[in-house]
Amino acid sequence: MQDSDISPAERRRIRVRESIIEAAERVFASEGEAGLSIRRIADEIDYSPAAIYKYFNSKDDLVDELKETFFGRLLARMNDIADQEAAFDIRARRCVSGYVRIAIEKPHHYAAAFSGLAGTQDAPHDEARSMENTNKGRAFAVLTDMVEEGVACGRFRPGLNLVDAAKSVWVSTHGLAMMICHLPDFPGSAMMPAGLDQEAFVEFHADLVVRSLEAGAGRPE
Amino acid sequence: MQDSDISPAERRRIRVRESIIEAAERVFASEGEAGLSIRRIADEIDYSPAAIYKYFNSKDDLVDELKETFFGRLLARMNDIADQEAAFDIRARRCVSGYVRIAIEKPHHYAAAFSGLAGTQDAPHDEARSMENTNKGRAFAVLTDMVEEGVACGRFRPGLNLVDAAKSVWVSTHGLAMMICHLPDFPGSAMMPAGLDQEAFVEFHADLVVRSLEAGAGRPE
DNA sequence: CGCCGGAAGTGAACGGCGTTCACTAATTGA
DNA sequence: TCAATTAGTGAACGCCGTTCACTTCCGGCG
Repeated sequence: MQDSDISPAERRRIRVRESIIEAAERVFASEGEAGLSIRRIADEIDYSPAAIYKYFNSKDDLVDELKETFFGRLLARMNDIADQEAAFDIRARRCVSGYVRIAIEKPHHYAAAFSGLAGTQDAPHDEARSMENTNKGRAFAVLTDMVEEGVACGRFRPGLNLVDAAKSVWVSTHGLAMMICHLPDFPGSAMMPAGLDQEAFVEFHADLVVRSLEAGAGRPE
Repeated sequence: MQDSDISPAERRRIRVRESIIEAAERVFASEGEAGLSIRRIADEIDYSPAAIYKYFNSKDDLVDELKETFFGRLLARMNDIADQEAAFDIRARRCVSGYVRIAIEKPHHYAAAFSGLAGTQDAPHDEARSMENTNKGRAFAVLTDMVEEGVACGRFRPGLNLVDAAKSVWVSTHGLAMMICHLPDFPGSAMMPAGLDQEAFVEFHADLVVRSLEAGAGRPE
């Protein structure tokens, strides 16, 4: 029942492995992907750089694990919001603002998690794996469900393509998250100081995003 | 009147400088920021790596120049759209889709242009310079003007904060642009093949973004 | 014309990076 | 206890951005 079914050697191995990802996480959170190097991690845990390759095949593999953990946190947050007992509008807006808040908390993680290049299409982009087996995919599914509920309960326009609508919501939310991660470059810097202005704007944007799907008399179709 | 008021030496210098940024542009467009190295540029133009430092203080300076040129193109495109003679709704949507199209054409440029880290606040973020003196700032101003026009002509809800509304529009647009730059990671891959689905989705998203500002009976305030 | 000062251009080096590999030291199972 | 597997290492390779002493070239001036 307890973890006595694994050998002491295995337990040691797990401890070292965790110390590596902990050190990586620490450096990553404070200095971003740029400041993260194998040698730096090795320094941090008093091992040689080569030792790390006994636990990870490459730096990319290590970073991928950090990202997946991050998406796990994001998914948990999204599920929390979706499961809240509140009016649909409120939950919908919270999906946006809650998502963005994660990016505010860990900007380096968020920015890095979405910095995969578009050029190489080596991976055949396995649809099933992407949507069902990754935390990112599951987080997206929360959005899709939310849109579906909005249409079902009449708050959103009927006839909306659920997937496209969810994509659009995600894209708009992602844009704000990214913008906040890269703040210094943003024009119209009223929200620069990362204070109340920022929070107010997040709510404002969340409202607009939800609004874009709402049934309204303005343009019925 | 012609460029005879500059010495041949200066002309030579300009030619070499341009050959550097041309080579950089070439590499950058095809392989992205990751594939761009001083040594690679030097190879491309048959100079030594050290020579480049006679023309640029650092790689960052060089890349910044590429980015500013890119923002120049983006600004030109935005101005073109804003100056078109078409119904407001159409121009508004085209602002979004036209912006995104630039990211589709030069994804590496677009992604790199917005990859500044948020951590260091060494620059005091000079508001005036950011908004008036950079192509990025001017491109943003086009959006603000568009929102202003929408409110003035009654298509958009009255009382909208122009800057915040323009920010929200930009953020939503930026999100789509970024998403397309980083395509392989996007869940719900119906738009993966970069074909018609993508274009249709861009239009769909543009419509939603504009909709979010429209006056409608749904939620009057 | 010849000379000289400054600019253009270079090769070698520095420190840092990810990664590999032959090697040693430790642990474990028989 | 001994052999075999594993953990860990130091040195190296080939990249990277950047610097610097050095040569080579060219334009202006006497």
